[in-house]
Amino acid sequence: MQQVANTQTMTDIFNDLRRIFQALNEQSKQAEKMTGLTGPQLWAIQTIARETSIQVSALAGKMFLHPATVVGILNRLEGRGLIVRNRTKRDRRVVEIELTEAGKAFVVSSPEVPQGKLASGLLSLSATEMDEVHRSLQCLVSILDAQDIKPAPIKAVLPKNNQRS
Amino acid sequence: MQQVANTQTMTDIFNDLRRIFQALNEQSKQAEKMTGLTGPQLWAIQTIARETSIQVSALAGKMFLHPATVVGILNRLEGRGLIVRNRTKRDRRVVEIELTEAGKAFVVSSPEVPQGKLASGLLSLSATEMDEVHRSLQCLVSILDAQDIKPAPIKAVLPKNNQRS
DNA sequence: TAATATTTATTTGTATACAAATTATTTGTG
DNA sequence: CACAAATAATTTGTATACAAATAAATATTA
Repeated sequence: MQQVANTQTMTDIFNDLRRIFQALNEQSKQAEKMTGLTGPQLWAIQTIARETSIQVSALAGKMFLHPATVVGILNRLEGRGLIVRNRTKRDRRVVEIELTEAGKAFVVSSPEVPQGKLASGLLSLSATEMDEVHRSLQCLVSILDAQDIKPAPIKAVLPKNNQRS
Repeated sequence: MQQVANTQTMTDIFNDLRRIFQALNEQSKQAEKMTGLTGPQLWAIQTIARETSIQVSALAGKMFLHPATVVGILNRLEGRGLIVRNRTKRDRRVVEIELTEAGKAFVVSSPEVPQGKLASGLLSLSATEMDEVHRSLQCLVSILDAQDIKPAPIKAVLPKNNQRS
């Protein structure tokens, strides 16, 4: 009984997370319509803005993203003239990223970027409710940060991909 | 003061959500290593398995995904011979999706798919803790489901994309 | 010093994910 | 019946996101 109840709640939790994920994705699209930049792009220039200068791997770290992902985002921001890349003389492997004047102006003109529905919804909660949400998410984060469990590989029989006609 | 505290908690919440999404994404990769299918692909065949037969738009609905996204996932599953598509005679616009024998065997051979770290972590929580998590996520979902707020467009000045060299 | 290993960023390839446009079909209206 | 509107799936184009391979530079070790 207990087991069944827990399993059901767990399924609900998975679905909740999916819904939240979809919704945040939508917000990114909405942000794009309003500002011309996607959520991750805005997040990136705001993170850069707080540092005056930062290297790619450090930026990836602050954004919890893979460097390869950040490179793509930087390409688009550079294409729009909002950032510049400079290889340092000290160590020619590292690339320092800086905002251009246009980039700085952009950050100022969309201050903190209204994160949309979620932000305003959260701010309307009482401090108690907000803390409960925070605590619950922290709980999930700590579960996910926990040591790898490495369940035994199941590896069902699976035909190779034949391509579609 | 209150405002500052709330804003800080809100930032924390955003970061928590990002961490959770990254971690779930990783789990999808891990699931792929174990079963040969990605998280969304597993999710899809399991959803199909519960219905014996389902059309594309209905599947998209159940998965909270855009039909275009589901088409891509179905192409890959079809390429592996796990599903088949059939246009119905009744209405030749609709496509019915079914599992092949291989697909059914696959679903059975990885029953419910161990969702990994998050699942086992959640199951180790007390019922009370788990309910708190559930309630909090529901709170976020209902915020995000709420009527569109449509904040005034900010539309900062933004140069066109010049392409990268 | 020469060979090896490591580090930093980028490229390549694959898989989501969505909007907008398209195709084929069906339904509704004049 | 014919033409318009609506519907279902797909295609096209763009943007994440990551792993694995690569390139270039630096550090380490023999």
